[in-house]
Amino acid sequence: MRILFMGTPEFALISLEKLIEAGEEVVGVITQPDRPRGRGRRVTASPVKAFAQEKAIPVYQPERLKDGEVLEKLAGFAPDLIVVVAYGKILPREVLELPPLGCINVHASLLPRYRGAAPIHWAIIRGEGVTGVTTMYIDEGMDTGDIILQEEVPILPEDNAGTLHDKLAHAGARLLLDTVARIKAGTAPRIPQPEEGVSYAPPLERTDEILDWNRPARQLWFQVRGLNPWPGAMTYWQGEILKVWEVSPLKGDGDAAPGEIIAVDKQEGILVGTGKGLLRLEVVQPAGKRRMTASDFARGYGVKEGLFFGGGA
RNA sequence: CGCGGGGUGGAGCAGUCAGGUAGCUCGUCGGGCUCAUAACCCGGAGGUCGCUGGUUCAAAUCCAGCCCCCGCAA
Repeated sequence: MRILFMGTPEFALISLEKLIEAGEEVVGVITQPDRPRGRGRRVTASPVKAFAQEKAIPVYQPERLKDGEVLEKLAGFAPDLIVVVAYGKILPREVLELPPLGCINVHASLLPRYRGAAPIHWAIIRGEGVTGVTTMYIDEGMDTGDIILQEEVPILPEDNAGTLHDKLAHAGARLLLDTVARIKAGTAPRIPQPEEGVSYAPPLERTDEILDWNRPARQLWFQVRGLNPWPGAMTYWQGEILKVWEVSPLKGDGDAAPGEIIAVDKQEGILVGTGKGLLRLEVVQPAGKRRMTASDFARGYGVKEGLFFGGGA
């Protein structure tokens, strides 16, 4: 069965690797064009592209899909099935209709929950105890296609966006193999998504990263974990950005003002008041500096009881 | 050439603008206080001030080049 793979970041790479390992016939890889990225703006190839080139699989990086020439090129791969994993573009109808067996997608949530670009981050930020991966037939909506298979993955208290990303990437790859096998065998389920329980996971914005000290400590904890290791939660300290990497929520006496520093412990970290309970900062990072323990930060930056975090730049 | 911050005893920082005894908060070692202590008091050890070269009587500090780390942005 000729498979055309479309994907871009690390999450997609895991699935591609598994397909190759399983001996599936991946006839081509479509990925986002190389773009200047990172510090220094060097033009960088996506993880998927790098791997495909290593395996001598033809790579194609169209700027837009809805283009006659591009469609011809895609048709030239003569795919029986298109597999899309975190590709980063919406597939137009013309592409969806191309492969006889359809286009399938691996999505990092239990659809119909967390449709959209950042399901891993949002599942943690919202404090979910369980999430998962879904394979589905792609339709023209955003993550609205018929479900093929799903697998749950618990979100543990020690999980963050990084660890969960890795778990879901591997779970997704396994589910994809299973899905491909069933499609090949003609036994793949096709279950329309329920209309109830729909929620969305929009792309993260700058404002999603800022800690609002009026919120309960527990939710700030969710937020910090959901944004670690990327893009990172932040607050402000004396007008400068302070990234917040690791925190713990604590039950607290109620008379602490949101953002107020209640105590600085040279072992444990910095205790900060919130809308409900206390948040203990454990690992932080001032702009331009390496990550450090909150205690080290307090030592060098004059953090004292009674002063405040937040307030903006 | 995308914008910007930084490399100072083991850790986090100040000192650099106006060159001239390297400081602070901790840690560490020894001693003391205490029923006891991660608390407190006293004392000590520990630094090629990222690297190279230049200017100068004198460079952490001024100049040039290089290496490394990081924030924004992607």
